[in-house]
Amino acid sequence: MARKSTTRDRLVRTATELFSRQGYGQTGVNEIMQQARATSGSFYHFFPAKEDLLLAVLDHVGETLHGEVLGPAAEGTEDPIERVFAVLAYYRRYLVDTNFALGSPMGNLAAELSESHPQVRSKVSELFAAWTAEVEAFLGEAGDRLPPDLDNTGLAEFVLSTMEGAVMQARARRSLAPFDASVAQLRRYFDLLRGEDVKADEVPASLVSIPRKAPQNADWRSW
Amino acid sequence: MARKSTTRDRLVRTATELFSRQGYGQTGVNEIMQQARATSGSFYHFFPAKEDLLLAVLDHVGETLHGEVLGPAAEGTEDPIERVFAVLAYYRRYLVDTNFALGSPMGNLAAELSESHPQVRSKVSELFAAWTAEVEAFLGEAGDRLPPDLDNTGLAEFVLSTMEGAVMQARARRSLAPFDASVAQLRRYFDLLRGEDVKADEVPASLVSIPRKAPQNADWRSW
DNA sequence: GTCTATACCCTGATAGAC
DNA sequence: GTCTATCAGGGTATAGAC
Repeated sequence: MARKSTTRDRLVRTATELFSRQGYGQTGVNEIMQQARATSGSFYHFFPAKEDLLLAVLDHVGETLHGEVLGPAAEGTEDPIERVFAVLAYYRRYLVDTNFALGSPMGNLAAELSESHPQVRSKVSELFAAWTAEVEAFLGEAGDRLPPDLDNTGLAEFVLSTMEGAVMQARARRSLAPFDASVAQLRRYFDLLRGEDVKADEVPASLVSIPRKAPQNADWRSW
Repeated sequence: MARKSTTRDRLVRTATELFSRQGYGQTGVNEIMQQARATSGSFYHFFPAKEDLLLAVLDHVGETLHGEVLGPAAEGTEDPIERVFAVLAYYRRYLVDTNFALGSPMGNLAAELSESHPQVRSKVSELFAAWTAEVEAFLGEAGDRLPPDLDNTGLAEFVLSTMEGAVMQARARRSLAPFDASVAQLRRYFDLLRGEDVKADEVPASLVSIPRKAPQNADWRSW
């Protein structure tokens, strides 16, 4: 496999960011070229049309998903259940690092293009399936720490719903509060599934609830 | 308050649908006018620019939210906790009725325009706040059936995350499975919070898990 | 309030030299 | 592979009669 052109890469990365920030339809080819320091000649040398760049972006997102999100979560965290929360922590950091300017690449493109671009819908569908499959694997590794009747596929889809919805709320509200609250509730659900929920009168209140306004650099492990 | 023009209304309703289907940037003024059977003269009589129609759409969504979603859920369902699931059932029906072609109006516009249109972000933020406030009120009415240490605001935000993420997945996958799975998990969470979870060996398996492929017209009360 | 006709700009895309 | 120059078309928005 030949080494990838740097210009092509810059175009794909730039487009990924711009699409996540302001959507596909609102992002002009000119804007992409400018920010990627490429000219029209280069652009159309690599991509016959804007839509082809879009498909390349989706491929790039797919690679990033495993390479930078799910893979590192698996390798960096031993406990399989904690891996789920490490994945969520990635998106939390993403929100903070981008100052809420970017949404989930999968989610944004899914919302905008699912109906009008069948190929995009299909690829996003696969991305969602890959995401949930990896999370489902984490859940499987948890073995008997979770109830035997639990639908691991469904729980993984629930985790994805939580993530996408939480990122969306955080972005619109420009606050981590709804994100942290969503993850805290999901944490409590996992605790209850494992029969390990703490009751309010057994421990200090400070340990059972997440403060409504967590500092932006708060350690996510407080979840 | 003067009676609203029918043409203006048609424009707003049509735009709401088109924006939810294919996004704001991908929807042309021409397309809106055609589908609403209005001409350029009418359009610009009511709205100085496309963006003003967008703001009107957001207002309309806000009215619909209470008038057609949260209000009916409150009036049509006695049990406050069931009201939460009645709200989710509304979105399920919405997905089915539109054959997955439309996403959540709030969510779609939030994802696409949060960064580029501050006014839109602000309005969507208020819509999210109104949505969660009403759901939070349902939770408050549940009284001591939920744990006293529970963060009702956070749980309401969690429910919204679930809804938005589940709608997004269902649309991209063109399947109710991820939506139903998400709601089933949320249901189980509520059951556990109330200390009423059923164990797999106490009841027939058919009652504790949702079939992966529920028929599209399945009664949502099976949740 | 609604109609037709039209201005005008910006967009995606092309051509052809280097 | 990259550059500059340029096009054709669709997009938003306007003018002015009715």
